[in-house]
Amino acid sequence: MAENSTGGTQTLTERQRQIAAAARALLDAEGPEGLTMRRVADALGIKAPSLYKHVPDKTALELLVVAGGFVEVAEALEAATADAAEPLPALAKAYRDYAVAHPHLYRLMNYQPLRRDLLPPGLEERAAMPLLAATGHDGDKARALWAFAHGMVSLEIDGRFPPDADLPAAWKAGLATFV
Amino acid sequence: MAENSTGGTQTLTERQRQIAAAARALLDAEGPEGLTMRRVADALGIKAPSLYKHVPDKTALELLVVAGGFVEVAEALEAATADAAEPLPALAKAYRDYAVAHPHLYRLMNYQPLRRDLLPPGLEERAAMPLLAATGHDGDKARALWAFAHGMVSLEIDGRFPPDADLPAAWKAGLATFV
DNA sequence: ACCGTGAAGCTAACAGCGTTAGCCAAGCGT
DNA sequence: ACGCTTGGCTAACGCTGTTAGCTTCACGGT
Repeated sequence: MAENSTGGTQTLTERQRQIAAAARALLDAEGPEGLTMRRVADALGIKAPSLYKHVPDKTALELLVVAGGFVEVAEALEAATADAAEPLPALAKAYRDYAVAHPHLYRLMNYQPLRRDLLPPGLEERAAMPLLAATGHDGDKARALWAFAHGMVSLEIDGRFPPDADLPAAWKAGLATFV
Repeated sequence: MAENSTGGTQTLTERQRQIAAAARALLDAEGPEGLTMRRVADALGIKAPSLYKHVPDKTALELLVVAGGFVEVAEALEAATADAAEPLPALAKAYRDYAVAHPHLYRLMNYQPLRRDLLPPGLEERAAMPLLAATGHDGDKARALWAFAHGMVSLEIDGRFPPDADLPAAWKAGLATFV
């Protein structure tokens, strides 16, 4: 079978896909506390040490989930902006919708340094394309837009805004610079 | 002695201050992996179970550190904007300087939902004052500015921007909307 | 001066986590 | 038929946060 790698240029084995799916389901349902090796193994009907025949360690397992998330985000942003008359608000909405629907995955993907060495190349670049397109391919504006969107969704999913905060108005205020 | 609380309206005991300082030093020096109950106790010359006479659990211990960080951030933002001809860029620089100098603390403070029930009241409000002042007390703009700054520093300290990214230009592009 | 109480330390232990070592069975290729 | 590879297993390890119960010391009250 394929070398015991995860997410590199090699394709995943069927078991690795099953592991990623089980891990993803636990993360979505229960957050990081639910994502343990024993829980993932239970979901697959095997014991935790058996996972190590398919992934080198827990970090690699998490990165299987992260890689899937990057693909999903890129697809969501691409779909949102494909035919949009105003791609910027459509992109912002799609970005927020994804994070709000998958807060635990969003945190796993975006709240730590990224092990690029253990992820397929091109994931970040693909996810960045819609932001570049929405800002007229201005790299500085695209990065600023990314930072703003990341900040808005992080603070929202972490419940950091006051309860009475008018988020649509804050989004509008912040996006004004990018129109 | 004071009730066995942490960070509530009661003042901290001397031992709790020592625990917070030891925890903070370990976090700054070694990141979250260095911040264990055994390591904190070692730094104080006692055993880990002894800590539970002073803090109810590890979360409470971490919140001692978080509370201290909020005070420091507020002080840094206040100092930066007190006499500034242009408070907005001064505020942004102070915010970034703090996060870049204390990335592990910044993550502990800002990368998760906040246990407000276990923190002294007013910490967030005080830290928000300079942002309100810098945006002409426009709540929507202040929140958007906060999101942008949080996004910029998070992506920077997590090494998420491409290595060749012009961060000053991205800061400038993003702040344009708030001038 | 003595006694009781409270505080703060200790040891031993527990439960759960990620991970390793070594064994076994099944399937496949020669 | 045999050897090798794969993928499961059990037992165990080390580390983590935390609890239970014991001991010692200091302080206050009588």
